[in-house]
Amino acid sequence: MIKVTLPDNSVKEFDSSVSAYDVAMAIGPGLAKAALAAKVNGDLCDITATIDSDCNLEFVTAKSDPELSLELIRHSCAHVMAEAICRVFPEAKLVYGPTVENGFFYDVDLDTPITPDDFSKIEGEMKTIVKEDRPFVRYEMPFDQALTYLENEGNRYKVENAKAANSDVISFYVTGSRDNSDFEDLCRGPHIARTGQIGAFKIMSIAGAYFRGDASEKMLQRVYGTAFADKKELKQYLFQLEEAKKRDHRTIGKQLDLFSFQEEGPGFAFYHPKGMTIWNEMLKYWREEHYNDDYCEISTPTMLNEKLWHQSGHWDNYKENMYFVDIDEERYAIKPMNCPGGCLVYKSRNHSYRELPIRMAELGLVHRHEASGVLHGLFRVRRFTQDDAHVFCTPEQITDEVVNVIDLVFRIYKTFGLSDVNLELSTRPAKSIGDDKMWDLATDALKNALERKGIDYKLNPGDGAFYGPKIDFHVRDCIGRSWQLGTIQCDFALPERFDLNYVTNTNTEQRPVMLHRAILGSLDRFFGIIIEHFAGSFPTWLSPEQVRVMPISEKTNDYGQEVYQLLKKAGVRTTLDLANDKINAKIKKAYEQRLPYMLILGPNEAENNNVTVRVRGSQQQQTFALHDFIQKITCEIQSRSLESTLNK
RNA sequence: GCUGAUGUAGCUCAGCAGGUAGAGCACUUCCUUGGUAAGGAAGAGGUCAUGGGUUCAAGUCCCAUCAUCAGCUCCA
Repeated sequence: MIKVTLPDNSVKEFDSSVSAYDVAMAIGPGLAKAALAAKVNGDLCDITATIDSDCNLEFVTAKSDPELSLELIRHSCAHVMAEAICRVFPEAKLVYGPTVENGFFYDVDLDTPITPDDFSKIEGEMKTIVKEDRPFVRYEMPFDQALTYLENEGNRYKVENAKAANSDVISFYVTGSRDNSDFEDLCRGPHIARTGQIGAFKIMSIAGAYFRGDASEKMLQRVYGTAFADKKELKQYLFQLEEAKKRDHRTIGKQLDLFSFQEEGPGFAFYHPKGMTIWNEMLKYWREEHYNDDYCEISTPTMLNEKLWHQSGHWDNYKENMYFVDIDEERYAIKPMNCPGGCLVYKSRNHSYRELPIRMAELGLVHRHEASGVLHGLFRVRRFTQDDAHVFCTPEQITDEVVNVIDLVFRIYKTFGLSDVNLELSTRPAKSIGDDKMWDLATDALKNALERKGIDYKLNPGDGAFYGPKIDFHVRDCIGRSWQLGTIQCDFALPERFDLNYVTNTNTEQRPVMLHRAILGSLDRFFGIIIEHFAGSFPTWLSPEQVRVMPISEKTNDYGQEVYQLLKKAGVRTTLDLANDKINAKIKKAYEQRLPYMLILGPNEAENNNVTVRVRGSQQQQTFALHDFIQKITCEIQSRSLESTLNK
């Protein structure tokens, strides 16, 4: 909770997740004429906003809060861009121009498409506007008057925006002066004081977007831009974008020959030998962890009679995304989820309360017909493997089971170097099945598990699935992007639909609770994520090639063979580079393939039974006795270390 | 699915005023036997995404389809 003390000593409270911008917005318009200095939590002044007579936040004080100042620069820059677009395309109708994470956009309704060739023209106009250093001036109108004003303008989007503002007074911002008929826009503000305070900007891209995100509405043109306090920061941001591009798993997947996509199967990944090596290492580890946690593993068919999907409810809710095949007068569905198969396995015989909980894991291959426009490398595909598991247990066992899964999740993520994990608990939505008692019981069980683990979590009221509450795991990678990976979901629907039972100690039949859980989610997507997380430089245990043996000339090829065979025998994935290349070229190639270890072998090494090692990421080299090296690297692989342990 | 852009050798890309296709890397062969980020030479490799159309002539212009990319919408 953040307490902001206003000059009249009244206190306003804000949620601690509120941004400085939100605080400024909340206290600003009501005190339009007064210069305002807000104290936060008594003495703390890190959020200090001064608001001038135009309700603009003073730039001087905003400097003490870079986040706030950046927001204002970007929002103001959106106005400048809108004006520039109108100069280049006078028939353009403005819609809406907010800030977003790394910049801002403005939606415009315009029949001629804006192309990247137009960017420089628009940027040129923007430059002029910034140079003119015009002030942002606020004026207000009563709602009714504003509505008429906007209707006369003939821009229905602005009319609807004003209605959506739901306020008695509508504010406008003029870039300059009303007397000069300068550019103005419906806007709640605030802005920086003058256009000249925009340090550096760039138009980034153009894309389509529906008005209000509604696919039945007209498609508008969305022009993305970004702005910074100075040119240096803009340059740095553009550099970071380039770096992120280099990590793109689609690019690295091609460079390292891990996987491919073919025209014959849009959304269906082809895994190449090196990709499969990583895949199999991932699964080997995954199975070890699940064995330790007393899971059993099952496998259920990819295709099952359509009737099953009517019973499970998928046909009603999910058929648009399912593939079907007709065989012998019968219609089969390719499974989009594994749960019904799991239910059939459970139901194949009677169960006693003594068996519960039953933890049934399945690396299930599912197919979903995703819309063509959403496909994205391994992140969004039409065929993928889920690391699914279904836990059948009594209501009393939910908490223990959830605690168990949470521990497993954290253990597995950590092994992949993912330790920044956030949890979210989603509760009963408006449309749902099951009675209140079950919902309360399950939701409390999930909460108890989180509390027992002492984990902070975010609550998403009403965001659960219609069949039960859930916990989601969000993971941040090494460049700060967040991914939803794991999930634990209570399900009241399927046990009912499939009439699942167990026999109690009083010899009566009872419905088990079914927990769905996934840890990595889609293995395909997880593969993509770790490619980007490691930027292709996988830890040794995951690397498709762990060591490359590189003799300096043909004279040491024999020794190279010997070293290669010994490493292979020790279970190390090794390749031998006997190409007619100089050592420089061999090093370059191994570097490009992100080899964790290069062994450089010449007459010196051959004579002493040594290896000279270059570790990835370093240009230093070290010489080890061959057997020492083999011992060290096998240790590193077995411990699944994230870093090289050669010197430990 | 929608809007826009793109599609030329295995990869990265050039060619564009319409006149029957080019580079670097990779690949093959030969020379070179070289100690830390590309040694040299020669060679092979393309119905320019697919299908129509305009034209004496289309990789180049037009239309459709497919795929990819960006964004939107979607992701019980």
